[in-house]
Amino acid sequence: MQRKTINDVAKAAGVAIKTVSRVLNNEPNVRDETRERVLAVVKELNYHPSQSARSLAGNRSYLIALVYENPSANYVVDVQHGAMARCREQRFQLFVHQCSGRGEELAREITGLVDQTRADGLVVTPPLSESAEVIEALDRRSLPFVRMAPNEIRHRTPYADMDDESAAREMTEYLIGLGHRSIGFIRGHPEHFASGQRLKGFRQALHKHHIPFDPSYVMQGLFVFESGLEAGRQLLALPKPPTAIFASNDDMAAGVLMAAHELGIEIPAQLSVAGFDDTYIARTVWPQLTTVHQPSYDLAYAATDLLLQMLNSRATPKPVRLGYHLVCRASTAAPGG
Amino acid sequence: MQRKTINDVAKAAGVAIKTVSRVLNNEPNVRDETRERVLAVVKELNYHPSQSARSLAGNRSYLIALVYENPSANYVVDVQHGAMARCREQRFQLFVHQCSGRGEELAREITGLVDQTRADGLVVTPPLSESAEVIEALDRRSLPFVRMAPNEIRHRTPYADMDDESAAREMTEYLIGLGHRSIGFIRGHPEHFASGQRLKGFRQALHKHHIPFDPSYVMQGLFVFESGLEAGRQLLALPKPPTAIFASNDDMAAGVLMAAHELGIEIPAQLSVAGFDDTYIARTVWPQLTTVHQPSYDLAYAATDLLLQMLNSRATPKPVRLGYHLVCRASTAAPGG
DNA sequence: TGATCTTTTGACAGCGTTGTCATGATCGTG
DNA sequence: CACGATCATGACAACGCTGTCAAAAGATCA
Repeated sequence: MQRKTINDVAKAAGVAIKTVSRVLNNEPNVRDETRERVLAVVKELNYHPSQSARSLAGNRSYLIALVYENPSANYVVDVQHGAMARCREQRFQLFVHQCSGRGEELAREITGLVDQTRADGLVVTPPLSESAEVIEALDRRSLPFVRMAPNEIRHRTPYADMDDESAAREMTEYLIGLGHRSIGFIRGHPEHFASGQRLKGFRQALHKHHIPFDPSYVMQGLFVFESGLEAGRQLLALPKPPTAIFASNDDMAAGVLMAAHELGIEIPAQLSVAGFDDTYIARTVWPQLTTVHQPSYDLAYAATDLLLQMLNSRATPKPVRLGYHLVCRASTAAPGG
Repeated sequence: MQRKTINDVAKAAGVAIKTVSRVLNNEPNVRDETRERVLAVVKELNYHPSQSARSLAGNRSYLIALVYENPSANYVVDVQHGAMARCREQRFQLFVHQCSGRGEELAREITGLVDQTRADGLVVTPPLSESAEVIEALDRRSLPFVRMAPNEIRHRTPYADMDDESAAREMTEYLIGLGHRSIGFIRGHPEHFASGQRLKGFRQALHKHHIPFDPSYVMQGLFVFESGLEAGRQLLALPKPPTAIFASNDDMAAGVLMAAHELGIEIPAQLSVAGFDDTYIARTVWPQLTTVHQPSYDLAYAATDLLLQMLNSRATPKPVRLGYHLVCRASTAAPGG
């Protein structure tokens, strides 16, 4: 059984191949009756257009690349699925690529990827979305791209993000509301813009409630488990350790949990721990983490949607900001419980 | 700057486009001198062949689809990266797809995917690799595919796997070696062939050491965290609970850990817990899990390699079996410690 | 040296779409 | 009712490669 082509469909429907092409691409100027007839034949023959021929003739690949570097598998998979879902709806394909380089090398890695795949556009996740080199390289090629998450680089391209600052503020206020006054904070990777935002929100909440900001309660982490473990150990080794620790993401919060367990510190009775992201890990550690739910899937879906809009209309759509919410689980309680 | 085509290269090198094509595809019958000249021009012009044109003319897509259903993000990402690595080496592209259907519907989902993407072949992961419907559908289309992990379906296609049975036996013997005599076991998803293999290994070890097999110590799980939590609760609620629990994967073992924590049972002093897979979760729970290291990345790499061999030579390569090893961490100890 | 075989190279026709442009059908208007 | 404007459709040439087959260049042998 030979694979069906547009010719088979055209013949069966009694129209020219161009008309079939019009119907398939939702182009105007096709009579409803004709459109339906063609669609019926397409279905009957189980016809699927050849991606290669489409790309070759149309001079576009119908391919979008999702680039990431993020080590958190749970986050990555959520993002992948969100982007894929949107692509599938538009008959685009998603190509995922984990980057490894840095700086100039990273920029070359990404342009090389685009050269090879001929991707029509990119969805760029943090921290790649914050690399000046990457943005510049993409710009030079005038490659359409969207960024996920906020960014300090001003750029005309749209992005999809959430309000990390206010989310961190809310979480901190929640801890304060429980009665905590000495709260430790673990910063995220310094190259992630979100790290600064989250710290900012944390400080705002302290300020609002007239709690002095103590720099010795702030540790530098790298968004990975081990860094949270290390930071947790240090915070808990302080002469007067905090009664609560807010880590900038769940992986690091899990590290803090482990540090506490090592020391026989009971959670949440003796120490409250909060995370950020609400990934899978938040539910698999003990006790389950209080955290901020970040809508990774939806952010990726929205970002991909923005990119597709750009590709289809050459216009620049408005950025999208999505909501978050606190998820209160078992790792937080009033101090000295 | 217009994109370079094969014509530009041919002109610059003073040869016919067909010769350039030969060089790029490593075809024989090109003089070394000519080959090098072409290669030099390719590099100089930074020429990358158009995937679409290649596919269209050559009637193959240079695209491999990786299909999975597995909910464990950590496993999935490892597998993705392994498959990608091999693809990249061969200038193939990897397209990842998470399946959602079941039975006949699943088979239709996959064939539809192939219809749309024109993938040259598939890497099929469990439990999809064990679905008779899927295998049959793929066969009917005579689509090249490889399976990851063992399988009870006899089929001429190759696969890459590890010896789950003997790994489970080793882990059980390790627990027995620590002094455990009443060991609970949590089965994996009934549709995964590996579940049966792991149970088999467990029973073999008991038998070898003359420990009677007690069915009430075996719980049915589904390879997900929640099922491990539930099974753990049940095992620990037994009148005479086991002193060790061997869960068929890490996610379920993490669930057991949580069940124990809920009950205030100390690990490993009062209960030993072992997992299987050695995914990220094994290192983020407390205490860190003793588990079997499954080489997911390498298995995916090997499976993809097998597929590429099939695609390039139309021959059927031999299956590949990779090694595993026990990773002893903090969740296991002698009983009644 | 010429005949024959092998290696190297090239000309050209597709592959299955979309873009361009021409043509015929239909519509609205004075 | 005639006439231009708009809509619907089709013919045909790309798009950038690979496959096929023929021609040219070398190699081998009597």
